[in-house]
Amino acid sequence: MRYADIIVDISHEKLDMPFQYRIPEELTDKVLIGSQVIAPFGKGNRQITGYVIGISDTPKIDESMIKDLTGLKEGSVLVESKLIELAWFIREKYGATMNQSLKTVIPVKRKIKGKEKKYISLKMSNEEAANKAVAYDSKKTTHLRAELIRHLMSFGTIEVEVVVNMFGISMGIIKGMEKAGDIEIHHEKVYRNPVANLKEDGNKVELNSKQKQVVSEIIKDMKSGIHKPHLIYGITGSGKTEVYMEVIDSVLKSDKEVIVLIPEIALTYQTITRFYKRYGNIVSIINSKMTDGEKYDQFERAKNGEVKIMIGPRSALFTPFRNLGLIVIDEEHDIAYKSDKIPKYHAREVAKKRASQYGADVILGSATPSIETFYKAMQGEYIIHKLDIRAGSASLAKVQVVDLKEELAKGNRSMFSYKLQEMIKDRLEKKQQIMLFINRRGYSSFVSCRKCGKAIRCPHCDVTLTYHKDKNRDKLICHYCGYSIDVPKICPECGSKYIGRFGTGTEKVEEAVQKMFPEARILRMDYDTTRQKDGYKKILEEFSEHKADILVGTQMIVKGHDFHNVSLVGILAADLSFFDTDYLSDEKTFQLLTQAAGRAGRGDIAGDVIIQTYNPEEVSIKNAVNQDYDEFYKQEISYRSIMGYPPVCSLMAILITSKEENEADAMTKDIAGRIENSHVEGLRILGPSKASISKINDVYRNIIYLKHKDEAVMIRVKNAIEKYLEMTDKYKNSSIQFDNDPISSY
DNA sequence: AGCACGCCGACT
DNA sequence: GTCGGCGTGCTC
Repeated sequence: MRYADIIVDISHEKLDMPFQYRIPEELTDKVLIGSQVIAPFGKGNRQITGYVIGISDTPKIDESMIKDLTGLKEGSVLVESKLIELAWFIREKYGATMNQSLKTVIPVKRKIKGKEKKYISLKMSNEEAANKAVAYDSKKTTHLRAELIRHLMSFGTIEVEVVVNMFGISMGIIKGMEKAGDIEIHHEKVYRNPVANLKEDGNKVELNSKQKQVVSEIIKDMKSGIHKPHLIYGITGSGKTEVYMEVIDSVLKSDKEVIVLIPEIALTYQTITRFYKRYGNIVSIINSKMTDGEKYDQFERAKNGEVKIMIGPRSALFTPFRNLGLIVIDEEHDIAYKSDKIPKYHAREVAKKRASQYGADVILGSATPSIETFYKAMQGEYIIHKLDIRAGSASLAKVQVVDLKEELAKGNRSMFSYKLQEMIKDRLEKKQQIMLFINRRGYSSFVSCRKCGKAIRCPHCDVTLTYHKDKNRDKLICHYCGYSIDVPKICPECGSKYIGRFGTGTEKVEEAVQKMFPEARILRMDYDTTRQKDGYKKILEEFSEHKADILVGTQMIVKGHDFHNVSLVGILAADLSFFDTDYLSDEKTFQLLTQAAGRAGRGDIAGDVIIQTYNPEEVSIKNAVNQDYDEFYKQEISYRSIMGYPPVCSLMAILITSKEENEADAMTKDIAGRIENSHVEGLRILGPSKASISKINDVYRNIIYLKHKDEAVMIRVKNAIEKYLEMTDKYKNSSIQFDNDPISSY
């Protein structure tokens, strides 16, 4: 006998688990993972729909409790089942429960139905209502009904949630009164078109010969049914977007839909404007700032065929199109494509899977492709297209490097080299704009004691607290758990009063610039100034309207935004460990410097970039200065081959967390031992060890890394661990998560 | 979410 | 005793 595990299509946390049903004989080969089925549920055996997420031969509960499936659900099966299959793929590859995976893939499942707002209003005149309230009050058991009527009389319409949670009137009463005809419940359902205020002008740009060539190569492959992913390796300003659009035209002509992924909100508005101007209403966007309702609206429009091009971040991948023809991933090297929540999937890999479900194509675009992508292109797994002619008027910025060691020898102890000072002065005089860029990690400021040398740390996390000025109060905040205290006057360790602030934050840079150039108008963009809802957008807008001369910021100012009046970009210290010391740190540094350099000279003015560093010979820095991607790739890939890092080797992180330190340690040891004893050929185990941040929010963190040439082998190891943990109940207070191809160290 | 079950006051 | 409102707990 075969059984199906189904997730019921009812939005309630309590029901967010698989239920097992018997598959009737006649349906055995029709019910598959991903099928939508109808099943009798609950005491009344009401027929509900469910998604099959697993099939097995053994009953998990008492056989007599298990009911038979009623049948398969007809209609809209296609779209949904593909998404469920995709959830399975993600679960398998990246390690997560099917539920976690389903939730990422079908936001609809929980979010909209749960979040869709319901309102109650009276279904009678106020006069009648008043009478009814009195009538209900006169009976001793119906005072709650009277209460609700009075609430409705004073407020008109009230959200159901408010009624239940604030007034303490249970759902049963509401349902009862609805049946009695006292009230009515209505659902909000208004589609919002997020781009409605843009105008379409249908304008097309004439492509240069190189662009035309790439377009025709891609279209030729698509038509001939070769569905290998394409990589457009195009220098900054070579017009990748026009190439995408030309290919998109051809896909739309064959009546298929398109998903365009972009890495960050910063890019959204500019990109969407270009797309909207060309395609009008069939374009839609989603972004991470949208509410679930808004996202759901857009997915619905896509399902109805109203939208043909969906632009957005990772989650746009799950747009429920019927006939997907193309997925474009712009700036494919961006690490934002890797999810930071479980399941920790990578959009590029999921996009390939999603495309294969439809026989659709994938186009990756970047000026500086990820090492992984370029490696795959070199291996022939992707088809590479070079775009090496600049389109339009943009000119390449001139990049210069300043060795801070020499600067120090010259007696300059400020954070700006003489060269940079000189150029800032020059640009201010010319009324051109400047961006100064520092990294958060190397510069975040902390408070420590001069006597005992101890830095003030978070009591809940294994990190130092970061200094912030909040409404003229000096505060220390933990960036991991939000813990915050006023800066103490004496050292909590030794009682010394010689306690002070060290390191330099964006604020410090801002102060220093202001001191040096008192007349300059300065904007600062960092964790603090972008915390409020629209802070980010506001700052960028102000800067682009030239309401400030200098923008000081962290990583976040580098992404995407083009300011036409910016002619100088200064990177204050390129090597202050931009990132954790993981195998990707060189790649990330190179990407960051290259992108930062790309911010200069986007308009008609030729731009300059100054990179200040202590290590001008560092591979990532040297090649970024020379803007030599190919050389960087060559050196980086040989390093990774020798060290056995991705993409040459597959890497998986296993993070074990627990409030109980002992249990975490025991579990880690147990798991590592089991992997060791399984003697998998070619598998290497690094660790176990404490994570580099060994505690966050009072939860202890241990880490094991696995390496193997073959990803499939590693997934098998992962599955074996998952199976073991399912059977044992030793580690009730701990949890495990897998991260396949992690992008940062733990 | 939606259904049944059981508790409890009120009415016959 | 029984009717009906109301809260609670369970659903393969």
